[in-house]
Amino acid sequence: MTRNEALVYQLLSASDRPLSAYNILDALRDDGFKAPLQVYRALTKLIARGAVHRIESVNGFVACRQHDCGDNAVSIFMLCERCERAEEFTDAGLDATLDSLGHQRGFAAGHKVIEITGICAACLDGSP
Amino acid sequence: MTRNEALVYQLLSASDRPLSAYNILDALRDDGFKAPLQVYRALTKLIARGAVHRIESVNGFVACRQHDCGDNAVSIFMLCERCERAEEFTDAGLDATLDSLGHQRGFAAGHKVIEITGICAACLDGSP
DNA sequence: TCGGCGCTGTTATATTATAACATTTTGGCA
DNA sequence: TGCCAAAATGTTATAATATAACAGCGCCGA
Repeated sequence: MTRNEALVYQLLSASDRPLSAYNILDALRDDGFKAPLQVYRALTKLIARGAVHRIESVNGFVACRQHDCGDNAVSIFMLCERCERAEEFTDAGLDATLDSLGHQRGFAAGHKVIEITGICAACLDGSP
Repeated sequence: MTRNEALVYQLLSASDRPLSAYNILDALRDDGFKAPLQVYRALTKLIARGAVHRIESVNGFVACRQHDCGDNAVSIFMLCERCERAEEFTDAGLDATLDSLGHQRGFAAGHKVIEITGICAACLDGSP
């Protein structure tokens, strides 16, 4: 892992919510980051390796919390609208279901995006 | 449905693939569209009504092909990387599964995004 | 040594989306 | 009909997200 990738990865790992590329850029200015490409290039490689996931719904990025994401089923994200935290988990059955739905239609499934927005348990608890 | 909404909706209905907001703007210049907001405002209302869906993976928009999307389960999109067409369908079981996964974690699910990229049947057939 | 390849830096620009405010249209209702 | 209020529209400007293009650096193997 190169220096830039390590910096981006550490930052995402330390964050409890998705960060945008420009959030990352701002956070890493003290480490010498000056241009968006430095962030995007690191993200591209980290994502290819499965160390980071892109959250399409919020144009943000999170460090993978699964141990061996590449070998596992699709990642499912629950995104809290209130606290903005993202919770990642996998479900092999769901992954298989999607593959099957695709197969029924002759569709060769590649990357899958599953994102659910709503209110997380902690925010439901604390709400009036 | 207002004039602008109708124009956007007709355009999307006539397209066999997702269009970006700026694709739509360009296509509707002859109809008097001049600024992105005209497109985004129409899209916002059409989406709220369930007549149009946003495809997060490609920052694009499609007309809903289901008859009564609002009453139905989550929409699942299969996006062909080769021909760029989007196929929409629903699966009540999958919707229930996601609600259940959320419920297990105390998460109140709202909007769900399910998008699968890959190669569609037509493109697989025609490939060498 | 040197030659290539991957990583980096930098500037510029493309793409996607919204803010702010003025104006016009629409639809209910006295 | 005439008027108001709400909704819709138009317009300019700008914010947020993402990529192109090209130059330079550094490491490592032949």
